[in-house]
Amino acid sequence: MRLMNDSAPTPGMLAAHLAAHGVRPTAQRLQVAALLLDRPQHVTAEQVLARLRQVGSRISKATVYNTLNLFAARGVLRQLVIDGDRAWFDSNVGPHYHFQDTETGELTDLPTSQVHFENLPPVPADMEYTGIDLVIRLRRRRG
Amino acid sequence: MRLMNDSAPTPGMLAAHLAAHGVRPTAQRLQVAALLLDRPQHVTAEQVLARLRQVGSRISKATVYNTLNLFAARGVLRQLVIDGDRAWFDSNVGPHYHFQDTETGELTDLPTSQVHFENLPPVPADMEYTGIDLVIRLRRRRG
DNA sequence: ATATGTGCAAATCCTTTGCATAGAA
DNA sequence: TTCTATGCAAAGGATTTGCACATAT
Repeated sequence: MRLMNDSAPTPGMLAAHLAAHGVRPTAQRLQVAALLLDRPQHVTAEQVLARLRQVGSRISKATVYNTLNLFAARGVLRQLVIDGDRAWFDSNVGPHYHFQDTETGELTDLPTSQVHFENLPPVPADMEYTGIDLVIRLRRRRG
Repeated sequence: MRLMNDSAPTPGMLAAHLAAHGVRPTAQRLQVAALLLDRPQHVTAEQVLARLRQVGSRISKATVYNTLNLFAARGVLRQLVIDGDRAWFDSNVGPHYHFQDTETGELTDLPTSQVHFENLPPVPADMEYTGIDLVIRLRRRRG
């Protein structure tokens, strides 16, 4: 399955993608998937609601939250903790890190290939990694 | 100024420390400073309120928030974004990263000396770093 | 005096929840 | 039918705010 590579995914491709993650492809879920899975992007629940309403959807705020949380739980999206204000969802679920412009809040992907960790301490024998979150915060230079 | 090294800081040391950061040492601020600056620790506003009340303080919730935010803005504390649920404040303001036990929420410091970044992409000419936040999430191995 | 800090309650913002209706298996 | 999803409004929880009173300069 290759999404986000060529042209916009077809409804059939999206439905198959959701099904592959154990998510029933309802009309609203397909709307959210179509919005987010055609390219890597970072969105908030409010943005998803606004953009779908803008293109004629009658999806509710509760369903947006339900859907984003379900997608994140099933690996269709990745939930990010960037600031304490609101949750961000990333349609790029592959391993990568983030730059954040601290003035605008804007997020940019940072490929893992551009970071190497060395000397990482060993994890205790009874523990295991569940994720590594790296956020490099930047701002426009004062001048 | 060396806090958090030997025995508990004296009120005079704490007042000087706050003053050095441009913070007027009021009674409530000294209570918060005394609680947090004697050792490196990670706390929430609710925890600060509860612990101070427990030792007889009549500090209010609003003042706890005001104080923690002021301390973070002036560099007396560092605010952490660990989960979307609540803000964490770290009395270790030196450069370091964090482990998080995803099941208990517990945070542990990870010295920067134990991590080396390589290949970090150059920052655009008109931008500058404001911080690097690294959270390595762990959980007890299923067994 | 004048500016700053504190405490209380109310307000705010994001997110979740309860429940009735609608839709799918 | 029986289970699951949706939508609305209300509830929930963390944080901020307005304002009167207290404290410091």
